Amino acid sequence: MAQLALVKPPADAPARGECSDCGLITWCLPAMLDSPEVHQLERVMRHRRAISRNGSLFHAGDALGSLYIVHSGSVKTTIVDDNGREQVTGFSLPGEIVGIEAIDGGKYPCNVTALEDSSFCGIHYADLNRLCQGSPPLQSHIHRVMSREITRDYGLIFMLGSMDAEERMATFLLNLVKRCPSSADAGMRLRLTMKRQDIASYLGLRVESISRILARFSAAGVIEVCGREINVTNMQALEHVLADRGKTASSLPRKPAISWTRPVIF
Amino acid sequence: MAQLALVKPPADAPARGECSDCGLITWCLPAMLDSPEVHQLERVMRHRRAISRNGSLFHAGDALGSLYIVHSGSVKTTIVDDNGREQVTGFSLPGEIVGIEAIDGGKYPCNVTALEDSSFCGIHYADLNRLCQGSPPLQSHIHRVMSREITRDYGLIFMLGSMDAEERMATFLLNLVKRCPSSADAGMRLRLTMKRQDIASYLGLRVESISRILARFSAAGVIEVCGREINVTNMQALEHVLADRGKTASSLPRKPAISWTRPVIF
DNA sequence: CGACGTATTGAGTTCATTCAATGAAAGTGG
DNA sequence: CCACTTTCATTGAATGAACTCAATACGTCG
Repeated sequence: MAQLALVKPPADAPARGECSDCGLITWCLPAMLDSPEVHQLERVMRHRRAISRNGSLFHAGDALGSLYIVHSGSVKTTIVDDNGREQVTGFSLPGEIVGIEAIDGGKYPCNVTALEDSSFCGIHYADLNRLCQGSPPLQSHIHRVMSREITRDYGLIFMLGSMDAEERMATFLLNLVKRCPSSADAGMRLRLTMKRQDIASYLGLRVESISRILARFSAAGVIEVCGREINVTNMQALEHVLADRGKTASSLPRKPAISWTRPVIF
Repeated sequence: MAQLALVKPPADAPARGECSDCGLITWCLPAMLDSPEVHQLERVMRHRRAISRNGSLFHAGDALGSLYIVHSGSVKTTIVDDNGREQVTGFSLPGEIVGIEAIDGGKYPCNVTALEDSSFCGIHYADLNRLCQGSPPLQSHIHRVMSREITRDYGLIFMLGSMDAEERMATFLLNLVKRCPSSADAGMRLRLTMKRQDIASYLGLRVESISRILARFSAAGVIEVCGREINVTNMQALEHVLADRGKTASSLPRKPAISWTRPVIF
């Protein structure tokens, strides 16, 4: 589970399915390149899965089999309560792990659904656990991956507990840009793979609010919106949405699209 | 980090500070009783810390030294953003671990503050890591502890993202009762160690809302409130606050304390 | 006791929601 | 390929849940 979904996979499918051929290796195993563990992992991490759009990698309640690394595409993670209410807890991109929440309890506590046609590297948890025994660096890596997920969750908790709607959207977009490989491209152009409803759920808001806030940002010249394509034209203004709130009240104009066609400072 | 704070520590301080003498051992090391690892842990987990009320176990940004298990008392975990806004992310009770969020990055990302005079068992992360090498069950245990924290966070995310104020409070109280050792006692009496402001932050609400909701619940005969003492007199009504919302709108009366002096069904 | 931090309560406001209607886009099947 | 249906997205007007501001009570500790 990683922070936010987006755009192009950083690399194409590996030639033979070997980890060492895969462009994602720096993500999956950053600390262990060239180490023998990588080759051991390759043996164990043999199985690949492809899931088409709206398909499910696993459902909440399924027995924990494998942890998965997103190889291409993107997914959303959702949890459902007893009453059937659903909540998106995150979006995952190539190189990021899903399934680690299942280690305690032996069951996946969440659903993982493909937002587009996607593929995954699977590794049986039991195998991974065994591999960890002999490999301190691999074990540390696992610890760090899990710990990073906890840290990520804290960020989300902070957002949901302390931020208003515009701040949440700004956070979402900024995170998106930061994680987007193509953010180096001129223009910070994003192609969202999830629908508005998913964003709404993730941000703890309603679909209508998402539309309204995007429209407001757009009117203020901070972004350009065209369906699921979003072009961030003024990063600093987005950052200021966050920075200003802690103290000041002010914000982007709510009803009228007056003023603010360009931010004052920049 | 565990779910909710509360009341009596399950057991008193161990005689000599040995893990095997500690009443919390079934919490800390459930799968490993009688195993040699426990004795190894005792050697490593030598250091104890006592923190008085409002004192800090560690601050956000401090270098990761030790993971801590709450031995007695209770703490809150908070995160602070760049603007200084603070958010309570959880309350931890005896037997529960704090600090695991720090493994990735090597710095504690959060503050841990004692809600009352408290004591802790500390274990150096480096030592723990080394110990894990030789001990598959211990390693699995660590994985599970971290994974459990992730699952807990998901619950909080769900609450903040999908529930209204009354539901959040009901969730909070129910969780409290469930985790409270004295819940076996007649009456489900809770003695909260945190202040209203902490609850408010944790639930993503304002202090005033906390007061109002408690008053509402109290007027409805669901709980009795006396400062930080709360007596849950009708568990099922609390559960229904959660169950009913998914579909139906209705709730406890907002302004007037009319009707509902006893719940209809029970 | 007075003084400070904490908790409750009331009145008015606001932000996000609900409800409803329209538009755009994407599947489906003849 | 085009009508058809369905899903998804936007926008407006009205409602409401939680907020802000402010005043009062409670409690604890000098």
